[in-house]
Amino acid sequence: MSRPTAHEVLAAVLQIRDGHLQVLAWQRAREPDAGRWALPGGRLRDDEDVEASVRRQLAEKVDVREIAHVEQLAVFSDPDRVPGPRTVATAFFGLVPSDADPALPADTAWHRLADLPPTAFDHALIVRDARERLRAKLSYTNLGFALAPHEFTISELRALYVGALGHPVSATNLQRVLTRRGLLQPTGAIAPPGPSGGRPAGRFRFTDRSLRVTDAFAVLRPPGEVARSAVP
Amino acid sequence: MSRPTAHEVLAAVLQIRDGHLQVLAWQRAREPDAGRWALPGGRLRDDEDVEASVRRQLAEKVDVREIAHVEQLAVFSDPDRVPGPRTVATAFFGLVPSDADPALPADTAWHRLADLPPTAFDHALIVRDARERLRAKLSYTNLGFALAPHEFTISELRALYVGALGHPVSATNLQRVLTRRGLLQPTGAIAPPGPSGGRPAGRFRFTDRSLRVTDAFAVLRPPGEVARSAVP
DNA sequence: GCACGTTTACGACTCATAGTCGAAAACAGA
DNA sequence: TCTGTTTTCGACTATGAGTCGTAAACGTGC
Repeated sequence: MSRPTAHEVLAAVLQIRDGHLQVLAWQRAREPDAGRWALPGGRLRDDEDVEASVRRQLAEKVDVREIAHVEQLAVFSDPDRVPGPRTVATAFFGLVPSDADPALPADTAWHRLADLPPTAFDHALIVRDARERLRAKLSYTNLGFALAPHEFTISELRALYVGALGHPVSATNLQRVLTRRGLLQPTGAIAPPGPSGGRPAGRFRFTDRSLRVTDAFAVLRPPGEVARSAVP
Repeated sequence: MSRPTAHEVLAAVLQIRDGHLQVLAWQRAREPDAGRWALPGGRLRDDEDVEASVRRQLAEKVDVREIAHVEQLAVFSDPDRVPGPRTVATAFFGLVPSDADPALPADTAWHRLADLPPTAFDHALIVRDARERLRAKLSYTNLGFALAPHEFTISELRALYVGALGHPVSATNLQRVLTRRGLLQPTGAIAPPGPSGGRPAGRFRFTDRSLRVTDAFAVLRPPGEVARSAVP
C-alpha cells in the first residue's frame, strides 16, 4: 500500500565563532540541490537508533569529542520535503564550545546564521528551529556550558551569550544569576589582561557539564524545594 | 543494504480526570503484546506528515475537537523497540480539557499514570516523557489552557495544577502569577457555590488558547521587553 | 615613578516578583 | 441569627533582578 519510506538524521551543529552564531554545513556536489549547503547527516542504519546514527554521521565531518551537547529537535516529515523517495528526517541540534576549532573536510565550512548561503531542501527550517531552541534553553538551563570553554572569564561568557541571543546582556547580572543558581564556580585562576591593559579577570567554570534545568514559575515547584533538577 | 523500516506515530493523550492525571490507551487484542495497553497511533501514510497522521489516527479513538493541544515529543528508534519489522516511532503528547468526556471505543479507556496497567512495547517510556513535558511546560508557558475548560474558578484551576504536578499549589500565587503575566482574565461571571456553601467563586478564562512562553532568566531577555512571545 | 585610560570586580540602592498570613466577603444549613 | 465553608483580597516580608557608581588591577606614555 505504501512506497518505501527512508529515514535520515540531520544535525544543526552550532558554535559561537568570532562573536557570531554559526552552523556547520557541507556543500552538495551532486543533484539534487547541487551547490547548495546541507546539514551533516544521512540514512539511519538498521542496527542503530537515531542518537547513535547522528553521532556516527557527525563523526564523518568533525571530531565528535568536540561536541558538548546533542539533543533531538523535531521530526521533519513533509511528504515532499526532498525529491525522490520519501524521506522522514529526525533533526538534532548540537553545540560546540567556542574554543574548539575542529578540522573539517574540504566541502564543509561554518556559516553565520545571519548570512546563510542557499541551503538544501528544508535544512534552513532546521537551522531556524535549532537557533530558537538554543535561545530558549539558555534562559532556563545551564546550556551555556556547551558554548563555553572549560574555563572562561565573565566577559568571555557574556560575549557568547550576546552572540547566541543577539541582544545585549549585563555581565553583572549574568554572573550573579548563574552563581546564585549554582551553575557557575570561580576556579581561582586569573586570566592575563588584554592588549590594552585592564584589570585581569577571574576565571570561572560551569559546575555541571550536563544539562540542568532551573526554575521558571516558582509557584509551580514543590514547596520548599530549591528547584534544580538534572535532566537525562 | 537495509531491511524495510516502517514509520509510525503514537500519542500520549493526557487529561485530568477525578483530580488525577490520566492517559488514553487501548487494549491490544492480538499478539504481540496481546492484552497489554497501547497508545493510539499507527503507520504513517505516504501523503501525510507526522502531525496530520497523529491527528487522523487519534480521530479513530476520540473526537479530535476535544483535544486542545498536540505537540511532538520525541522519536523512539531503538532497533528492537517492537518485534517484527523495524519501526521508528514519532511520539506526540496531547491534552484534553478536564470538562471534556469524549465517547470512546470499547477497547479504549483512561488510566491513571500513577496506576498504569501493563503497557505494550515501549509505550510506558512515552507516557513518562509526556508527563515530564507537561510538568515542565506548565511552569513556563500558558499550557494550563489545554487542561482547563473555557471558564473555571481559581479553585478548579488549582486542582488541575495539583493533579498534573503532583504537589500542592498556592491558589493565591497561582492567580497572581498567571494574572501578572497576562495569561488569565476574569470573565465577570460568578460560579454557584458548592454543596456545602461558601462564597461563590469568580470565573476566569485564559486570554490565549494557543501556546505562549513566558520568561525565565530575566537577564537573558532583550532589554526593555516584557518577554511574552507566541510560539508556533 | 606617576598620571591616564581600560577593564574587571563588587558593593549599594531600588524595583519587581513571589511566599505567607490573616481578615473580610458571600454563601448554605441549622 | 449563628456557625461552618469557601473564596477573595490586602498587607507584610523575602528574594531575585536591574542599575549605578566606585574601587581594584593592569598597560602605556610621559
